[in-house]
Amino acid sequence: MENPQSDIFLIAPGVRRSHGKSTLADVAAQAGVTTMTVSRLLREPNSVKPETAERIRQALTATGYTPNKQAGSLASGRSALVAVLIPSVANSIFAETIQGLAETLQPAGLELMLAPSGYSHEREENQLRAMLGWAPAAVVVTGRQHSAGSLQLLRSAREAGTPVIEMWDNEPQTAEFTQIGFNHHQAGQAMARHLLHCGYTDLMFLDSSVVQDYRAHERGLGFVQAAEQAGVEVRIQTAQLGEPMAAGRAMLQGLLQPSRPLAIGFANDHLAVGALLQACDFGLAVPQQLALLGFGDFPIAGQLMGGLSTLAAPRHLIGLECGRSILNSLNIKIRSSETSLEPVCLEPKLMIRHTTKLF
Amino acid sequence: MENPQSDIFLIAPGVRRSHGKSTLADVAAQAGVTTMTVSRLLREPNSVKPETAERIRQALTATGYTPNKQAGSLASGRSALVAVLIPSVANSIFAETIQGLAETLQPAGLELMLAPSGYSHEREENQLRAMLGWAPAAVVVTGRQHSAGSLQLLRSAREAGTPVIEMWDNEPQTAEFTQIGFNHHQAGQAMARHLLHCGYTDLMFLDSSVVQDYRAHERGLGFVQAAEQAGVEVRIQTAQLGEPMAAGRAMLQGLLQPSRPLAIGFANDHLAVGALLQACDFGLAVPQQLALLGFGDFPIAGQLMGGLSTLAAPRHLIGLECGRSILNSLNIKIRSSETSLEPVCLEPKLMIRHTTKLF
DNA sequence: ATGAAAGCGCTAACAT
DNA sequence: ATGTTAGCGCTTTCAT
Repeated sequence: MENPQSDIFLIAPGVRRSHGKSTLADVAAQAGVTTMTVSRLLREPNSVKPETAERIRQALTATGYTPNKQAGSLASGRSALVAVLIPSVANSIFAETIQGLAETLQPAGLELMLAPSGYSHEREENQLRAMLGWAPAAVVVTGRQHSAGSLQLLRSAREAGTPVIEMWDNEPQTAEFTQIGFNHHQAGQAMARHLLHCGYTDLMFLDSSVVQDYRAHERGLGFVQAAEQAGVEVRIQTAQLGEPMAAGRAMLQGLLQPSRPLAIGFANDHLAVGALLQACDFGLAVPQQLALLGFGDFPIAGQLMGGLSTLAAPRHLIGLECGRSILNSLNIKIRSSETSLEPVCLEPKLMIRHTTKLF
Repeated sequence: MENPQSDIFLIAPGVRRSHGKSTLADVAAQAGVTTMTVSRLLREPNSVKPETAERIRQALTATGYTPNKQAGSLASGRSALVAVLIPSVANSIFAETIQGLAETLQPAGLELMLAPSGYSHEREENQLRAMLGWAPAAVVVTGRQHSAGSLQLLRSAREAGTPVIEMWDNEPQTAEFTQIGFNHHQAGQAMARHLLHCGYTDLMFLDSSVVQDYRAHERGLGFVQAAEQAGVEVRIQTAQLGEPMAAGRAMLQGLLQPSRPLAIGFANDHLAVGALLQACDFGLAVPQQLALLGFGDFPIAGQLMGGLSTLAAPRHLIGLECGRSILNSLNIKIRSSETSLEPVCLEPKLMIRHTTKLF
């Protein structure tokens, strides 16, 4: 594109090699102004005289200038990065949340820095530490359970004025940060209550095999609690490791033929789909003999043989809300120095389809 | 949250507010060394005397030091960021690729910067421009079709020594950058050939509704071409907008009852699953009357009523390979036992299950 | 094995 | 509306 310059006398001791990219100084020189004027044009276009602006714009395109964000952030102490920590990208639940986040943040010029923690607290802490080194404009973590170290990092980030959001969970009593999500214990209760309301008297919950997925476990506990309170027989079982649909199938294969109608709640729709498919293969009467209630409302749930009943989690909405909350916090900080810590609660919705029915 | 500072005598002309975080200088002062020694310890621990190292380590934890990466990158001209551009995070295809990338890059200390382009060339260019401002250590884009501006950005990045990878595609003849993927035209051909080999003489391809998903379209073209070469009747149809499974169902609903067996290839497994479910509802004989061949090998494919035949795309492997290629370019050694740089086969594999059969 | 000096590219604060 | 100056926190280069 452009050769920097070759004036020998410019090379002095202590000089560093530049990577050949054009800088603000290059643009300024070419436009006959100082770097400050160019910098201003880039950030507050109205504060520059139209004629000067025009000259600078030409120089900008002529040099093919790309702002160096490291330098900008270092100087301003701000960055347009949002750090997002999720257990797994490959999980459809979180994928849509990220999509929602991206949709909200990108138009505002904020960039996404993503780190999967693999459901491990230790990795979360490491990732968090690394990301905080970039002085992000905001931090989003998944869930409310963190290692002591992570907690400390999050606290000091918040104290430094960085919005911190815990998403996919909600427990207002102990909330230390903004929470955008819902209560999983209550979600589990709601699942059990629906099955009870349908009239089933033998309940079961198939929990996720991911040991660290405490949100799934909490749903299971809520499920069991609600069933016990109703005086109904209930048990909980953990899915086998591996692909969830296969695990759902396997669970049903291992089940004894029940003498009376059985209703199963699942940690997620994939497990439920597996079980449903196996039930069909077995020729079990769904929902008369066997009721199935998933969690998540993945696309497949609405399509499968009459529809899988499920508790719909607002996976996309959570992302959107996180984004909105971040934009809000950042704006508020600029205008009034007031920070809102209002917890947002996004309740899951029961989708009653074919696999659970009043009868 | 926190009042900047109030020590009057610390305020000197030209002074900037520091965000209260401890810096290298703080650590150095506390350990009684200069910043350089601390900096060295952090990067090449062996070049520091053990006793000094110990003192510094204590100061490090005492101050709760977190390196400022902006400053580090600015000074060194390097960064540990990998910029990744994908059409959509919510698409299961790319989600697993990202997961693979993360798995490979994280242990090497590289961080992921993610931007969804929404299948738009314009957004891709904007995102690319923004990300390049962070001087990433490597750039990964999806596919080989880019706007002229993007192409220019990618070229200059590569010229500046930044590895550039195009993933999910492969066309060696015109390849300008490292490509990690497979040829979609050939994939489409392979799909048609399998159906022809099974004996079907009436073929159809259901293309993706996403206009900019040229990879899907290329598979469609390959499919049609292979069928025509075999002198077999073939047509191509575009799925309706919206949820893919619903679109797959809708397609089948709109189809006239065929007089002879029909074989359909799909742009992806979700479309195929929708069609398969609808076929069951219609009571069509699968695969005798209707053959279905998906693309992707999503988890559901293996579970659904005897299994959906599909062309398995190495979605996770592509991510892993991209990561490996980046580490390799950057001369980062992996501690993994296999040091083999042998070429890995990224060709999609035919999974013959129930929905296509020799008969 | 450690230090001193310079500067990466940009912006805040203070001129004018 | 534009310029001047200093400095963000770190690493390079060269010196000891």
